[in-house]
Formats: sequence, structure tokens, C-alpha cells
Amino acid sequence: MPDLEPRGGAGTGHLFLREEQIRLAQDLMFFAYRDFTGAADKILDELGLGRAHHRALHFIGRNPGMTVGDLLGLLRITKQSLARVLTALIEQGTVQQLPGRNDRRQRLLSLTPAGIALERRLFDRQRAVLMLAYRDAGGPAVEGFRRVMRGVMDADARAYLDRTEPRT
Amino acid sequence: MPDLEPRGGAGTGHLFLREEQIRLAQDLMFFAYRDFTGAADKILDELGLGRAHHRALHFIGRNPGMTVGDLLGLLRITKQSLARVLTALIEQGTVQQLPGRNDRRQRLLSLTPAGIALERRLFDRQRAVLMLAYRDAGGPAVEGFRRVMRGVMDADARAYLDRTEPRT
DNA sequence: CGAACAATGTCAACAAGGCTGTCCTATCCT
DNA sequence: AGGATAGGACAGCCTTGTTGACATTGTTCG
Repeated sequence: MPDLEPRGGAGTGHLFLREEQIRLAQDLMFFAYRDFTGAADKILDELGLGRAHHRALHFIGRNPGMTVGDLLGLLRITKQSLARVLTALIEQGTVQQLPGRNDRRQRLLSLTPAGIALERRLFDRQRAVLMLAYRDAGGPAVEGFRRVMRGVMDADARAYLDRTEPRT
Repeated sequence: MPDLEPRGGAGTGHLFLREEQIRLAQDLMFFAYRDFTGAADKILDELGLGRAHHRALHFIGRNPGMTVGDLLGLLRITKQSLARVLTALIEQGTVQQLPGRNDRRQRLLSLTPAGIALERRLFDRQRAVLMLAYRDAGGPAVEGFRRVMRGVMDADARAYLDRTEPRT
């Protein structure tokens, strides 16, 4: 165990507490992300899909009509990585592309009815996990959760949320 | 269920607000995890390591003397996946194995001084990100964050935290 | 109009990090 | 002695990320 120095003083005794807090946060991020994303795995496996497909379905469902470029920017992966995933989803009939009206080079992405249904099944699994956590933690905790997570994200991601979320 | 709608307008359905909250949480998980783990990438890249190595360093650093089996159980990956990572770290001189005292079949894992130094560099990057988020969100928010994240994790992970964390 | 640029797609090849399954050794325990 | 356990090792596979080069179509601007 490393040094523990609870010297009181202006503002702390908190050097140790802070470090421990951060290390705890590392653990929390790892486990919570693992189990949250894992909640949908069973359904994905049955369909031969992976988490990459789920992420695409999620963002397309949330931003119908978005361009491929927008999606690339959100996921921060390369065109080729996305192409594989997108091709699979389109062939499977869960995602569709429509030419842009203003700019016909664009292929605007949206979920088909089948895609909406699938995304909802996946969503429901994650919702079940989160509802329990929210219920146990309580409303104020949820707001705190939201604030901290927002703060961890980079500025672009925060801007995206501000653009997308209906008033938070 | 507790009141999850901080600003429910008259006539807005709870159903919608709840759903929106969950979808927001999906976004938060994705972006926050991406940027939190990404904070250490630059250092890892320079050393030819990946996030898998970072995770191993983190858990070994936090639980010196742990067995290989313990680590496998925490990471929930297979022996072979871990072996690749562990071999690299041992060859690199950041992790060492010592035979168990009671059970000499075990190889107890710990960080070498070089490993401690490396882990600290990685930790500092993530700390920088998190400190800003904590500062902006405030103390009560941090507590809420902790509670929600704990609730999302599965029971085993919570039990691990209870065993490991000093007191929260 | 034509050139430059932009949005997207595609091909080939590669790497990281998961996975499976099998087999081996050393050690422990009954 | 014999079975169970901790760990290592080999072989091979899959997903999902990467790079780089190039093609197609559509837009924009001089």
C-alpha cells in the first residue's frame, strides 16, 4: 500500500482520497462499460453481429438521415471499418441509404422497420440494466452521473450531445 | 421508481423521458469510455502496448500478489488472450511473477519498479481528465456517478469492489 | 464549361486482441 | 498413488480496428 498521508489542511487530506477516487473511477469505468455493453451481446450473437454493429444501429437510430461522414466522425473509426459494418447491416435489411436531397453525393442513413425493431430489442436489454441502477441510485445520483460522464468526454462529444439531446 | 424526470413538462409522458434518459446514458457510456481510456493511448503507442496491457497493469498494480487466475476472473478473458499480454509485460520488465508461498503452483503477479512507474504515467493521464470532470461536476455529482456506475456493474464486480476498496 | 474539390465506396493487406481446443507440467491434496 | 488444480504453450480462427491507393459521382467556383 502506498503512502497514506491524511494531513489536514486547506482543502484536503485529500491527496490520498483523490488518488483513490481516481483509481476507483478506473475500476468503475471498466466494469460498468463491460457489463452495460455486454447486456446486448446475447441478441447480437444470435444474429451474427458484434458490438460495432450495435453502435452503428444506435447512432443511426438516434440520428436518422445522418450522413456517412457524420457517423464516421462520431464513431471515430476509419471508412473501411465502418464500411464492413454498414454493408452487413444493409444486406441484412436493418439499415437503408437514401440519396441526399440537397447534395446527391450523400447517402443518408436510416433504420428500416426491421432495424428499428432490432435496435429496440438491444435497447431494452441495456435499459433493464440501467433502470435497476437508476432505481437503486436515485434521481439526484443520476444527474450526478450525467454530469461527470459529460465532463469526461471531449469537447466534440459534448457539442454533439448539445446538438442532439432535447434540452438537458 | 424514483422521479427520473427532472424537468417533466405538463403532459409529457414519463415513458418518453425515461427512454430518452436511457438513450442519453448509452451516448454517455460510449463517449466517456472512449475518451477516458483514450487518454493514455499516446503513451501506450510509444511503447508498443495496447489497452489490454494497460488493463493488466492497472489491476496488477492495484492487487499486487494476485494470482493469474484472479486476473483472468477480473478481466473475463481467456487464458490465451491474457498470456499474450502478460508475456509481453514480463519480457518488457514491467510485471514480475513470484511463486506462491503456500501453493507453489501459483505465480503471483506484481509490478516491478519500472511497471509502477509506467502505470503511474498512464494513471496521470486519466487522472487529468477525471479531475477536470470532477471539478466541474462537484462532489455530490461524483458520489452520484459512483452509485450509478456501481449499479450498472454485475454482482461479481460489485463484490470485488467491496473487497478491494478501502471505504467509500 | 472545365477544373478542383468533396462524399462515398472499394480493394488489398495488416495488426491487436478476443476466441476455441488440446495437451503438458508442476504441484497439491486425499 | 491418483485425481484435481494452477499455469503455460501451441495452433488456428474471427472481429474490428488500421493504412494506402484508387474509382465514382456530384458540387462548386473561376
